[in-house]
Amino acid sequence: MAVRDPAMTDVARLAGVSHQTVSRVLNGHPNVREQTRLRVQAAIAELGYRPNRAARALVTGRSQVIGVVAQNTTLYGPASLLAALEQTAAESGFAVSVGSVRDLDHRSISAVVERHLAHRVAGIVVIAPVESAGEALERLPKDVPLVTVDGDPHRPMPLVTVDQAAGARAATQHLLDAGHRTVWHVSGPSDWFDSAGRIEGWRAALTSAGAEIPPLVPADWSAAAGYRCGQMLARMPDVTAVFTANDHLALGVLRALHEHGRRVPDDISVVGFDDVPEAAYFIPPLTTVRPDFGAVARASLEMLLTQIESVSGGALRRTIAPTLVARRSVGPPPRP
Amino acid sequence: MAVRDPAMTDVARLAGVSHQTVSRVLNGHPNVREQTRLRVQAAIAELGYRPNRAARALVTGRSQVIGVVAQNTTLYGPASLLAALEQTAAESGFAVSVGSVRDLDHRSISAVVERHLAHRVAGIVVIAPVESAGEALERLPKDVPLVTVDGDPHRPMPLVTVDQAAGARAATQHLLDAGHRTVWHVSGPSDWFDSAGRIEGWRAALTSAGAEIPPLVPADWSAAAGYRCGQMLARMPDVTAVFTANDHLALGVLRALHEHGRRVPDDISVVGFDDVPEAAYFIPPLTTVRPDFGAVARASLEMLLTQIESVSGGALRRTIAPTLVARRSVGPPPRP
DNA sequence: AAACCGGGTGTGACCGCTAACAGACAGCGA
DNA sequence: TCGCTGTCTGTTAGCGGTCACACCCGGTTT
Repeated sequence: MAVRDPAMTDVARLAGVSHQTVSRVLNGHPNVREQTRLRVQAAIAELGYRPNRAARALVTGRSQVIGVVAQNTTLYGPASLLAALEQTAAESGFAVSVGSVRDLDHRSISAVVERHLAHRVAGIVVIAPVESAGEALERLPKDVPLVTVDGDPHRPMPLVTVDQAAGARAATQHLLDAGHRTVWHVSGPSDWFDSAGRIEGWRAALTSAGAEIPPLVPADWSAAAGYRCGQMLARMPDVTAVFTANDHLALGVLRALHEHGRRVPDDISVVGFDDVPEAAYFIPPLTTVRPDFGAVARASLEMLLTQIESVSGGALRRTIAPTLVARRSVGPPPRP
Repeated sequence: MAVRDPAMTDVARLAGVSHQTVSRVLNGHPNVREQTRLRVQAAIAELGYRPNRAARALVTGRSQVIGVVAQNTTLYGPASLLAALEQTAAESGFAVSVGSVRDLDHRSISAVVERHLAHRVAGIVVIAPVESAGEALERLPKDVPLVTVDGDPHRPMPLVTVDQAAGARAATQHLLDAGHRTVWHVSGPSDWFDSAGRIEGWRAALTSAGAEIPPLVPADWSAAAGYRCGQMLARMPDVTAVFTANDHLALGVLRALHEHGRRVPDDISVVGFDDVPEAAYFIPPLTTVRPDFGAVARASLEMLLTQIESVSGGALRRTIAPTLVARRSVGPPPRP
């Protein structure tokens, strides 16, 4: 029943010009007389004409869509990144199509990438925080613009990443500066590059301060794991400073410490990573490291767009420095 | 330099059939000889052929993409919903294109919807939790399948929504059952339907229990607001039970109570809403109401697909009941 | 005066696919 | 034997844009 949407020829007929002229007006082509342009624009408005992106994508071979591959988009980090990407892309006239994967293995990633390629997306952003994702990407067709975020620093692909090591160094140093003799680290899953970078930064800070390096406390990203690790740490009287790989872990640690009667920051200091909006309302307010997701999104898109627009590549790597946010969960170590 | 992607005709030539037969194989059309089908599939595999969705979208007039309009996708609720939608859509062979808006006013929403329409999306899901969103939707072209989520219950549009009132009733009743004489409520922003529904449920539960209705404590969705409200509530000795409109508010309230030396649940009981993953690790673990985002996503998509596939509409309204998750933040009122 | 230029516009082909129709060929009842 | 079915396949015409090109025309240049 619905009448066919107006097409370019309809606009052209109404304006008394050819469809090509309409196209020129639409694309801001210079050689159109002002008067003609106005006539065409009036016709467009009158008909409520809306250019068909599918047709455009067909003839140009590329749509104005950017495909994103992500996992676990309910976590604060990925969700923020996704939102920032969408925002930034929209400003450049691109739409964003998300493809979530349950696991970051070769099969899942390829499947989603295939889906994006079938839509002839202009470019793809892969949030690839684990090893297995990297492998999947190497086998991909090489003619589609691609940027990885939080991916493998040792792989020769365009990469934008938060400087995890720098953030971790800052966190650890902050604790050392407060007077602690050493700092324990509750880390994220071992196969994530984020984890690896944070561990590396933590070790580096301790090493360069000549501090003893305590054993790593491995966990995942959840508050539940933080709670378990916290229960252990709470029983160790010589632990006075803990740096957790993210804020959720810190939350779990805080609760465990609280239940064991160890006060924060009087007995133990805690620093997190991510600066989730709630971190300021933990008990006590959490000192943490804030990555700039907006900057990551902007850098990714910029890299993608240079790839899309030209053959010559710009920078292949961009690192975004995070900042430390000091709150009340850090204090000097207890006097013995 | 990149060689043109193989098209249907290339596959056809290699398989020694017409492009139309290739199309038939791709679309699972019945009348194709088994042997031919195999030949075509072999050719597809050999060339690495990938059907061009843009071309398909052009000729059919609809792409296999669903447009989503959302605001503030970094919040836990919207992010979960988005992820669930993506997941569900993928299972039906649809991609999801997100369009975030900063504000849910007429202009912003229309702009994003226009963008989706230009792409000829098959349908649109609008997460429209505030009044101003509803107005924008009424002026939209009526021939595009549309579903609103968490929208205005009084507007005659296809709507899927969490049963906010039921959740709030359950939370309030749970506190009353624990022996509290009445329950205070820290509410979300007044222009959100979610807030309104939760307030309504809270009032209803108190009314039907014959309990006194304390003044509403208005806030927004943030932990910061929860903290401010909590500081006030902590100073009122007769407050023994608080129901907050979401878990972040609860977090803020918990901290304020803690700082004022009021123990939870011994002195005051608290119930939240959303069941964010961290709620189990608040101090103390938070009793809360869990909406089923997966169910919301499934219902939305189902409604959208029936609209897409046929003219006759199915149900115009679906309400998803949330469940109460009991944890340690609720106990009996203190003995006077 | 002929040749040249460049701004403004129209013409036709084509992008890769689907829909509608047409044809070939086998089986089968009349 | 002649239709008449039904299965399988090919042919053709678009969908709504962009691109390459041709055209017209007034103003310079040679």
